[in-house]
Amino acid sequence: MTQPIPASPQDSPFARKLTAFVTLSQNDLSVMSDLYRRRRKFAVGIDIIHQGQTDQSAYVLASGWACSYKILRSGGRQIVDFQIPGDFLGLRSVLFRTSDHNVEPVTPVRASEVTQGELLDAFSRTPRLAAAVLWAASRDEAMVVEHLVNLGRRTAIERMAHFLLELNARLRLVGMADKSGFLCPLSQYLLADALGLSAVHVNRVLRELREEGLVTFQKGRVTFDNYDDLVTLAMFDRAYLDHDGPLLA
Amino acid sequence: MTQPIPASPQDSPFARKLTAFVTLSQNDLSVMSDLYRRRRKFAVGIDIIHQGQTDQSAYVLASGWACSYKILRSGGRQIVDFQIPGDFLGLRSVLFRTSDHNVEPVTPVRASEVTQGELLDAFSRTPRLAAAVLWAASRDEAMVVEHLVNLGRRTAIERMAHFLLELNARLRLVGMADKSGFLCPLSQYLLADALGLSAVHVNRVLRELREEGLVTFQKGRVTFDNYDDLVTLAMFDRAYLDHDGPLLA
DNA sequence: CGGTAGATTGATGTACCTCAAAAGCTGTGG
DNA sequence: CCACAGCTTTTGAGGTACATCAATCTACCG
Repeated sequence: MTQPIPASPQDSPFARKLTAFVTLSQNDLSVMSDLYRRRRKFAVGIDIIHQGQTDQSAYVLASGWACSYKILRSGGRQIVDFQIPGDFLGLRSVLFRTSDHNVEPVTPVRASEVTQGELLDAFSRTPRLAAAVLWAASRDEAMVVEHLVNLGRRTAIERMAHFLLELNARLRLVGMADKSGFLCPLSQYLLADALGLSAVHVNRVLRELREEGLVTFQKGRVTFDNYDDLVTLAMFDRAYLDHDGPLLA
Repeated sequence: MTQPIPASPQDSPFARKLTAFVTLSQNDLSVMSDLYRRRRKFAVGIDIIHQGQTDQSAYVLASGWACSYKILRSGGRQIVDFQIPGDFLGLRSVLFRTSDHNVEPVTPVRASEVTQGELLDAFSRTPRLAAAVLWAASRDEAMVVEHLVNLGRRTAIERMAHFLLELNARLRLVGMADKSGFLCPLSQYLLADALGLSAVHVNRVLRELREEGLVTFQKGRVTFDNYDDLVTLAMFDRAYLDHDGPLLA
């Protein structure tokens, strides 16, 4: 089902995602592979990026899952987004001085560190790569907006359905899912913090989706039992994920 | 209380906002004033930008208020953000081909049209201006993230308090508010669509805030009766609005 | 084998919604 | 100047989707 992470940068999740929307030359790809040199590992429980810290590096996620979140003074937390292989971590933190959110691993993570200098250098060498990264950043923002709509105007069941469908669409881009489902390391506590629900209610919602024959999330695997009806329930419209490449390319 | 919109671009809300965080030279300011040439008016009820449309212009809001939103298939809508004088409308729509959201005026709007070409041209002439606009875009994104946290993890009262405080901070940057309050043209229906509540509940929340002696929103004016306690209630931390200017400057 | 983290289920409480209706304001035409 | 329509605000009554608290159960791990 899920593919192993390839050793060659030409077929990394990052490359796979970008080339799905912007054609990249051999030269673009080789510049990109330079960004893959300083590989670091992060264990679960150790923040990769944290709020208020200045002059951070950014990272490209090579393997594992992470999440970005904010802590409330009341103690609760809200997960803003999950990151999967091929995603940037902390792109905003490197363009600007201080980070306004935290990023932590959900599973053990391997990620390539990219400093601000390296990023700008790569951009000047291949404008197409810059355009592709800009496209990726805009897509991230579109996902945050859709997440906001999710929290503001959908019921718990619709939220969960929408979330699982979006995740599936994203994972397919990097070859880690197909129409039947995907492996998913997220606990019900993480789902709760992302969807603005309690963990108890997440459990009940998953049970209902299962009993309705729509989708099954058990033992770390999401299986779509009735994809079309799930799309209808979630009012899932993937236009926001598919927008065309940047004009600048 | 609220200042009249100045005629000179050097003291426009746009300039005022950007110069609060990035020092701009006389040359930067004059390039910027070129962006102010094609002034257009929009009446309430007529979309400025709409979802799915391609090759849009962007605008800089000169006077009036607008809001960006998404419509759900179920009929409801979620307001993502309000725009006040000095804000960009549809910056993402011009960097990329199609818009994934709508923008409509809340009051009659005057806005300056900026095409993609003009924007890129201005950027190449003054990198500092590009940096300043990038800073503004990043601040917008930070506001969307905070809005998401608001919807996911705060109660209705906290949400409303946080929203009014954020709006006050933004309006102060362009001289349209002070610590005592501001003029606010938003109906309770608009507040409801922004905060993920029903209009009825918005009304009750506003009454409670008034009766607690925290803030009064009546007859188009927001008055802070006890600013400090309101900040405490909302857990308002304005760090996400104040982050430092871009490193690129 | 005990300890810990996650999943599951039940009982109860509450924050918010929906429906309904009245009252204030604003503009429009007669 | 009044009558009326249309929006917005306000208030009440009743329903529901969610949270909270608490307990049990499982899986995993040293």
